[in-house]
Amino acid sequence: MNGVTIGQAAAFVGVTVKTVRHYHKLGLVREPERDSSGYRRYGSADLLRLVQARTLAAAGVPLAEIGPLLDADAALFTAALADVERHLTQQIEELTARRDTLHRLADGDRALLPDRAVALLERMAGLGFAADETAATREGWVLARALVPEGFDDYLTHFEHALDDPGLVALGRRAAEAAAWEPDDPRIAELAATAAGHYLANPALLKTVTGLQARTEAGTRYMLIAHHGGERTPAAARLAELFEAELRAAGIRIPRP
Amino acid sequence: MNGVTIGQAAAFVGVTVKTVRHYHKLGLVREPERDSSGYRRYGSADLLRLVQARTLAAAGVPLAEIGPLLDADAALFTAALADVERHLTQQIEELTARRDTLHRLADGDRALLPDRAVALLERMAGLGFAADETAATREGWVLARALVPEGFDDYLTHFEHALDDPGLVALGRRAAEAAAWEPDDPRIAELAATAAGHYLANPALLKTVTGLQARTEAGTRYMLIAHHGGERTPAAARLAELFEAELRAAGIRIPRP
DNA sequence: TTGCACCCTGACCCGAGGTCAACCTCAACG
DNA sequence: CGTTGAGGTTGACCTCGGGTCAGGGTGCAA
Repeated sequence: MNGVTIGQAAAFVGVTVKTVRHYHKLGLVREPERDSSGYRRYGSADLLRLVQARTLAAAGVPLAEIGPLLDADAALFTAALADVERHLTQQIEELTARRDTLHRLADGDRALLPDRAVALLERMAGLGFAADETAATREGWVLARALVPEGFDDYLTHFEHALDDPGLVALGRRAAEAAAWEPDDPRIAELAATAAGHYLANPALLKTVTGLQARTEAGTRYMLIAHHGGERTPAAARLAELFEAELRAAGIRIPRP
Repeated sequence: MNGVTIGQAAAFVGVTVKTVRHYHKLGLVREPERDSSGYRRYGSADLLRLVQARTLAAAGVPLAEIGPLLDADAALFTAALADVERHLTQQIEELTARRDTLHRLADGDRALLPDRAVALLERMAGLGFAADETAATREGWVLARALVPEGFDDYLTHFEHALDDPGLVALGRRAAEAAAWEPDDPRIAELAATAAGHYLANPALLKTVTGLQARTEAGTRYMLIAHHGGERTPAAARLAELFEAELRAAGIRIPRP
């Protein structure tokens, strides 16, 4: 009749009855003697073992390792404790990092793109590009980074230079407007020619087009990035098509859909 | 032919292919279109969704909640984010606390008893009690705390006062010696009478006997605590029996085994 | 003696994936 | 042109740390 019941033992160490029985089944904690009615009776040594096991389990040690650990000699045990502690510290850091990521997720989709890219998008918005245009650009970048992560930084650098060119910025804004035109508007061909001329006159600029391409074996990937939005207007599609045709005519290698 | 394969998508968000498919099965992320060969093809919108889902999942949000959460409107979403963040912070605190308790594990006493109780045991040792006596006391305390946690602090307070009484301390030490006597040694009855007299003369002292008892409906619990060690010597058993009989004769209610 | 809380065993369920099998497809190489 | 290797497809079962349910036995107070 000496010893506490499983419910009291469980309450003492702060777990459920089922958990204690689970530990017995796994051999992690020895089963105590039973009383005349078959109830388990826990003595102080059993409680000690339970507390030790529970503390390790709560710290994330796999249950299968806890038994051997508690049976090991003191030197081995303290070494393992230090190990567990390092693990915990690392976990804390990870959680903290996640919390910060969530923070960023709350004020925009910064989580998807590096800060540098986000800054560029903000600069675009400041330069007069419409919100849906920068949004489309952002989506494209997300894809680009997924496909060619190793070339993305270079691409951003080229893009930064491009934003330094006021003529190009004006062209970009006009292209954004063009999306709303009729597909057969003659101004589209005109705009495509002007843009192609500007690009061809400025070889560094061409790298925003060819830079990523060089990294991908197959041109299909470029197509994906350039044409990522199937929801583009017909006018925008035609503008892109004409623009690419002009570049191709000038000897720039651009894959076809 | 536009879109990335599942492997690329998985690599981008930092999970395995299987995990992405798992998310599809749970309806957490919509399945993208298939290409002519049956491969899933992920576009930028799919990747965006995947990253969002992954970020929430990594923060510990149950997968079943993530879908609705991402479909909810912005206000609801940011509220949920704040909630998740609070949860994370709490988790970090918990982990930190666990790391601290790990330190106490190396020493069994500290794991099972509050610092105050451990200090009292050390004081007992300093007062000349034998090691096995303090060990037995410790075991009794562990059980007592498991059985009657809400009365344990009061009990410790009474015990502290008891240690301030030099006469009582001397009696305790003598009782410890008595365990080695023959069970029919006449000094045992004498000692029991002296001890009972000391207790009865000092009502506050009686609380170390009756204090815990008041908290338990059934006297059996007291018995458990007082007689927890079945391994006591016959002499010690007889001393306890006579001592209890004296108190009972004086009108103190003490349960029988 | 009737409740009620607690104990017993055993079997199945859960989340968040991992593993294995059997087969299909793509890209590159000789 | 065939082969090879990597990566895609489904489906079924495994894992860990327990939770839940079913069907029954105990202990104690009213």
